[in-house]
Amino acid sequence: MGATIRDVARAAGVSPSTVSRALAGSAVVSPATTERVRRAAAGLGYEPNPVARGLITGRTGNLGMIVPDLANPFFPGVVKGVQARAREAGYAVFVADTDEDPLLEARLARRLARQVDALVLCSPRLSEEELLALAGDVTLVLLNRRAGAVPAITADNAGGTRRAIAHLAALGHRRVGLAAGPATSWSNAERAAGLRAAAAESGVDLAELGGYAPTFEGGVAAADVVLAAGVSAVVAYNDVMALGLVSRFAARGAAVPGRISVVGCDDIPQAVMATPALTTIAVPKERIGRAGVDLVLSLLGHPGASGPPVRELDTQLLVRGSTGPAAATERPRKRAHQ
Amino acid sequence: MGATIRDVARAAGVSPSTVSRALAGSAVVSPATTERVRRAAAGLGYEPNPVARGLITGRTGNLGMIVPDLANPFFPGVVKGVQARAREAGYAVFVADTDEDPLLEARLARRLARQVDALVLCSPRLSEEELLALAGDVTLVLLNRRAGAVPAITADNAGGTRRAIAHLAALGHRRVGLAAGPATSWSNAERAAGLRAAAAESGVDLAELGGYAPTFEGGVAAADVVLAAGVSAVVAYNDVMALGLVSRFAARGAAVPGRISVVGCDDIPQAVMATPALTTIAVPKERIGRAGVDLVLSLLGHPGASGPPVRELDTQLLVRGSTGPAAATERPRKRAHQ
DNA sequence: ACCGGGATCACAAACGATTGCAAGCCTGTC
DNA sequence: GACAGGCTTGCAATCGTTTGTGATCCCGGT
Repeated sequence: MGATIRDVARAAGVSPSTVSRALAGSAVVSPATTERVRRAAAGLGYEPNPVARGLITGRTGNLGMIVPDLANPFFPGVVKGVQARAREAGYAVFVADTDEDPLLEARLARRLARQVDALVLCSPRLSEEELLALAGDVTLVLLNRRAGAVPAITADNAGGTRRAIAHLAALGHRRVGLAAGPATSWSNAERAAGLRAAAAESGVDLAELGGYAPTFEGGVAAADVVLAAGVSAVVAYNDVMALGLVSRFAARGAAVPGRISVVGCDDIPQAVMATPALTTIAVPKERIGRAGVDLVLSLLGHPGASGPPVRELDTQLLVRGSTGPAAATERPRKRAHQ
Repeated sequence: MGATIRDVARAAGVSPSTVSRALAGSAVVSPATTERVRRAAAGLGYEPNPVARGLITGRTGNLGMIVPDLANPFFPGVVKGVQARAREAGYAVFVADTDEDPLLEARLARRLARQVDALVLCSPRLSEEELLALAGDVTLVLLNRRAGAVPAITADNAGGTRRAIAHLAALGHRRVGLAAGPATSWSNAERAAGLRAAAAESGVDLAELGGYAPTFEGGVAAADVVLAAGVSAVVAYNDVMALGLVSRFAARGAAVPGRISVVGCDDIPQAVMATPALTTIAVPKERIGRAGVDLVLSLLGHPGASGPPVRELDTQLLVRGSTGPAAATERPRKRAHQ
């Protein structure tokens, strides 16, 4: 189909090697020849075949990215950050979705590994051992996950949850629930731990409920359990679940934030669109993506790109309409343990 | 890093070509040798390098998919359909997002073209000429778009809009607005045309407003213009815009559906989560994706896969809470033209 | 004993690019 | 006028795999 380097060479009256050098901008080829080659290449619409080039150079110029679920609005945010930064650096990004399936994640990772220069795994559901094994075979960067010494970008979940608890405590909440996400999620464990620590510090009673699917339906499913747990506020594993909680609360006639306050996590676009707007622990999605690519670049030995192998980005508590003062009549009915 | 075919050949005491044939299951190599090669390959953890193989066979075993905006909840639905069907057929899918930029779309398409066996373009923003040119260079399937004889899967926009208008007319609406999407969008043109035709048939007055960005903000921006257009109902280019409309209507004190009815398009997950739940023209997102891959497979000459080069899938009107009877006091104030 | 022929396998040429090395030309200086 | 040396350019090997073609071996038939 497309023109090959030989066609260009013939058209320009030079050898293929000269074409290669001219197009690569090598200084050893004369300006006149370079121009002639450029013109010939443009005339034929020639573009170097990336797979042929990749075969000899060992680099493909593209990055692989794997996410658990593109339908979860959190991930497109990260993807966009990755794509934007990668584009700036001349890399193309191949995204794959695993439907939250660890097995599929492993297969996709191995499949992608040979076709990309590096792999960016966002919130991987894989076990730590598998992650470490994978890191041995391919340049790997983790997003929202730590595993041994594998380069990673994470968000300050501990700080975020601490601020959320402080916010709720200041509003008079003495007992708050946690609608936890999937057990295989590292972020979930992090957030739960942060919440536990912060609650203990602030003298707040924490009821851990879960783990639910990190979806709207998961939030809906959690809502009734939350209402029965005798809490005046609930922190959801993520915004999508929080939205599910709010929806079910409305159906049950439990006013938000009158009867119960809701705090989400991530700050997805829908959080501010909802009514009431969702108070949430904002995670810098795009920045995580960009930082991940920066890390990849430094790992790949790019000039001008370097930094620590693991970075933690700040989170932010965005106080919006879904949190308010604890109802005066509210008092714990029973203690829930897990 | 990984073992090459030569390593396996040496280990098995045969030539590389025999290894290739043995692993491919060719009948010309003896069962004994095949077994020996198999064992050697397994021992070395050998896996054929896909890029080297791709160089000579011309097939890579992966599909490229390009979407305008992954953050628009419509697209992940289609992506999931594509990935699911592709996976069944043994193909991997590389997804790229163009941020609604036609220029970027063209560049990404050309970049991907050489690394995949076929390209699936979802709602491409490219001009028809560029699309046709691209179709000449690579196996191409269009989703939500027609361009000449390029194989394509679309939804029955005309039928959907007709049902929407019939629904609104039955509710007593005599004048409805259209909050149009981007002018570069083929679906937008299709839906506008369908709406025009259906409105004319039903004796409904149509006010075409637009084109807005197909985003929540676009819907918000359209809302005030819609309210000023003297309509009792509005059909939005898509659900995301419809959500923006509803949000701004609420802020302006215009009750939905009391003062104004809203119809969306696509049936994204958020449509049913919103309050009121969104009446919408449901587009079968996953099915479009799957059908697109089926088309690719038949184009690639896969056995057992074939069908017409263009297919139109059914749409469905989902009546939910955002549409209701026209207010009795409502009457046109002025006619808007475009 | 010789030969035809099927069954196996090895050799080598691709695929399209990059890159070390050698060869060519030109110019300047002795 | 010859030679040294710098600047350009071409040759050929290479990346890891597939695949057409030819070589080898062995067996049975005549």
